[in-house]
Amino acid sequence: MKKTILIFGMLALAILALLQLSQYSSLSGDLKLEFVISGIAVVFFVIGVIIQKRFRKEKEISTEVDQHQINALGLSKREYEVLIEMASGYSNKEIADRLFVSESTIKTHVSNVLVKLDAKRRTQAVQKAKELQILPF
Amino acid sequence: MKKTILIFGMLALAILALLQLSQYSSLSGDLKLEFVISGIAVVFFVIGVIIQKRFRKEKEISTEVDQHQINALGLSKREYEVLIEMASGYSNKEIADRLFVSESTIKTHVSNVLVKLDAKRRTQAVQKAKELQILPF
DNA sequence: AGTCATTTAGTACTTTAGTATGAGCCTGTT
DNA sequence: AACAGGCTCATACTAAAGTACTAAATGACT
Repeated sequence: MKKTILIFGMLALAILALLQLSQYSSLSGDLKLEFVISGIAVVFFVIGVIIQKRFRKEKEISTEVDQHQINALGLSKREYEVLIEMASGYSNKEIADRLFVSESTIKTHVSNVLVKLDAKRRTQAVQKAKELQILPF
Repeated sequence: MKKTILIFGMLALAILALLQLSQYSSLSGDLKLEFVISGIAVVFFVIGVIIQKRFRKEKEISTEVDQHQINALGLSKREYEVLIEMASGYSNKEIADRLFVSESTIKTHVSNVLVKLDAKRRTQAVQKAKELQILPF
């Protein structure tokens, strides 16, 4: 969240600069006043857009994979890999071929995943995994 | 998208009003200038936020369920209901109980769904359904 | 060196899932 | 009335999926 602090700092500077500018313009002719106001409007419009984007990104980050949660569940690297393949809709045999191991091995991994995710079926495991945000989209 | 047009119309009015206000303030004393500028800054900041939110919502709409696609696949109401239950991780028996029909019926629906989604397993059907955006999250 | 977790693999078994087919019942359409 | 589409249910079968063990090889950690 260091970026957020930096951006708010920049905003503070921008606001101060604008206030200075407004005082300078009041000293000079009134002809430039509309330009100054327009500039301020544009700048603050852009600031509004940027801040809203920032909020949006922070929300989207929470939709990404949560490595912390994977560890909390006690899922091993291999078990997690199998979980991803499960979520993609592959059968045990297909996963076995894709990961270059036997189907027996995949069955063992799947069983372990089901226990650790407290699921009775692979479909339920996938659903729970997505709720726990340990799987993308 | 009528709302978008309305909002842009409101914005145009707001901008005009501000320009009038700036001209009025230039006639009156310079003491109020900072307040006017601050007001303009706030207003345009809010406008920026609102417009960004609007863009954001339009993008999120595309993440919602696509009824059009469901019809294109030829999925019936009941088949779609079964697909949703599948995606939730329920077994055929559980779906049967939840929808108050027999397991045989669910098997028939599931088979039809698999054919229409061109999937070999229910997990693959769920995955494809999500890619086609006919299922939420 | 010994312990622990992980990964691999197997056998034997039970349970779901999925296919194929036929059939009865409604409902809206022609 | 006849027909098509959708929903229901059943039987009989094959194919996956999942359970419950056992067990060996590996690597990390103490």
